[in-house]
Amino acid sequence: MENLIKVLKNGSCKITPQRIAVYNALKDSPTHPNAEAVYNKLAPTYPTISLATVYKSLELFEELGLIQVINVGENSFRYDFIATSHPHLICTKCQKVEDLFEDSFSELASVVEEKTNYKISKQQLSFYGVCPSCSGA
Amino acid sequence: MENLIKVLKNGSCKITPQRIAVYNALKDSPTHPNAEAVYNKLAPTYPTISLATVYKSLELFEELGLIQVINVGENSFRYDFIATSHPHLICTKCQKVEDLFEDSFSELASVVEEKTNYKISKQQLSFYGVCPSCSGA
DNA sequence: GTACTTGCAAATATTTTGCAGTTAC
DNA sequence: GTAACTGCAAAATATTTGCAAGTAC
Repeated sequence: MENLIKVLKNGSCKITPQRIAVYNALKDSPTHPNAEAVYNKLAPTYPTISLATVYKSLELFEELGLIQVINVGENSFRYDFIATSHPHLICTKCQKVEDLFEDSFSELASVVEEKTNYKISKQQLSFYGVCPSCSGA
Repeated sequence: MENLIKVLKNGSCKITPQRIAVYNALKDSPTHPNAEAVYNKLAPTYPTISLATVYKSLELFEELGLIQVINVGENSFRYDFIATSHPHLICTKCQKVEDLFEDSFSELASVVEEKTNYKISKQQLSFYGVCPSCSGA
């Protein structure tokens, strides 16, 4: 059974075509779209879907732990399909947002906990710079 | 000579009471206020100052490298007086945003550069959790 | 005096909300 | 059948912009 279906059932949430569509749109988008981009991607296939529904679905998915909301300093939020917390790379020229997989960063939270007595539940690491293709051009 | 004055002169920008006020408001706020909070703080003393001016001043200060814009996932930006990039701690209960000074994090950028071929110019690290006073209560 | 800056108001952008109608179960 | 969900429109919130009046130099 698909992960989304399982998690929705678990949370006593209805399985609707809209939610499946939003979920798949995110899954197929390596670009970490914002809500409007998701909406635009779906609009041709689902002419009656509304932006509000996209927002509501994304909010639900975050509560269920299916996706991660990231904010890289634009004035809109981006949504990331991968639920595990990982750093992001933002190109300051072409604005693309990439994932960064670097194991050594996962231990940062415990360093912070030790130092501050906070109970850390989530972290967001963003690195801003110029990507190889932009710096090459 | 005060730092603000020096930097403004350097950038051929006028030294105005409003800019000085915004700068000092930030300097005196360990809470990393957002634009509206800065405005509210100034309003009693400067009844005619406008929110637009606060925004314009903050934008200018960022361009001049005097302050840092941070975004911890709210839908407003916060502004940080300290220009050097450092991690932030956000309490998910009381919403306060603290600075974290931890030297070992400064080398992260070079790790990322090596791994990705990005030329990193800025980083934002945010750790979310429950602060000691909230978890104690 | 002039170029920069301010402050107002309007515009823009993003996200949230209320509610009537619809749908999954 | 009922509670949950959708879609529309309006509201709320945050930020930007245009421009006339004001101010630093």
